[in-house]
Amino acid sequence: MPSQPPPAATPGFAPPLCAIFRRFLKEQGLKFTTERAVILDAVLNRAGVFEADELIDDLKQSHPQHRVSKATVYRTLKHLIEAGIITEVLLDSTRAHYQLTYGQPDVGHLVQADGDAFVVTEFPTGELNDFIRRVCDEHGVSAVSHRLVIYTTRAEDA
Amino acid sequence: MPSQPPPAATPGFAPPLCAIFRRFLKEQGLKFTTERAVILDAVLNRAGVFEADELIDDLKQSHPQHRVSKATVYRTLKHLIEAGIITEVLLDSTRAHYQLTYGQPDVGHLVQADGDAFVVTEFPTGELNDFIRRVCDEHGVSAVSHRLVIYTTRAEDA
DNA sequence: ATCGATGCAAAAACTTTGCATCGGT
DNA sequence: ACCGATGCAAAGTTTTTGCATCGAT
Repeated sequence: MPSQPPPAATPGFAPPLCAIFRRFLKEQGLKFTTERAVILDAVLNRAGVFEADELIDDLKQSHPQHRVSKATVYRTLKHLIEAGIITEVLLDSTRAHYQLTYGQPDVGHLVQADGDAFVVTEFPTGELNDFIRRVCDEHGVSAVSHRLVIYTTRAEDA
Repeated sequence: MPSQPPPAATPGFAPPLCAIFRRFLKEQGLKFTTERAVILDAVLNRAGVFEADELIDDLKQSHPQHRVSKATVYRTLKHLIEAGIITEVLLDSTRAHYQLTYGQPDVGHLVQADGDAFVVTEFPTGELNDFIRRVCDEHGVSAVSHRLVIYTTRAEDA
């Protein structure tokens, strides 16, 4: 649940997320540490959906000089969500998945189970905005975010 | 991930789910035990989304004569999902939620966080079927199921 | 009588937390 | 110098599993 709504998309151009994160942290009286910089960097180098464990592995590889603990990764992921930079994506109930969403267009996820892993494909959900707005209006609420996940099989298996 | 697609909706009339579950179990070479009957009964008496723990509590109240272990509840929930009777609903990453979906029209979930609990309201998503079919066609897959969750705040808080 | 199902308690997987120390500001 | 952040390991949650026994077919 992000505290600030993510701003409009800026396609084809990476916004200065590091500066955005710094500003967020300052506003909250929190510090911009080396660990947080390194974690944000790893997040930005991830395409699509990722898990905490994958990020931790990435950090071991990309920043071997600076070991970051698991606890710090989890703590920082929470701040990144609060800052509106990443979003939790719920694909299954056994672990959390995350995705960079700041400045990105809304996407849904097509999921194909592949043993215990997933093949996840994104698709745009901009067309759904009217529908979502209508549903929220009918219930007297405003949408903060939404998630559409479609579980699939290859067409021939159905 | 249900192994059989749920059949068409039968509004206003409860289908003989017990018989359906028995048939499913027999087909799989599994047994219809007292515990499974009691658990299905508790599921049918639950409106909307529920958690495993809530079901376990319900069982203590409604069937005090027949204690059912936590392990059996989890094992049976899996079978009910396989049978296409209930579906996992993913609202947050800390625990699984379930819902009776056999013979029910497709619904999405409007979620309002309320501390560590959720207020969940359902809404019909029949209108989305064309969109979903189109997305799947473009990717050469068929939809097995889908979930739309809208996270909200009261309109005035936005 | 067979073979799956149950209960219990232990294990597993993921995430959070307490505490002493480190390091931004 | 202050006060938040980190790392570690321990604790917490939810869900799963091993094993001896029970019970449906």
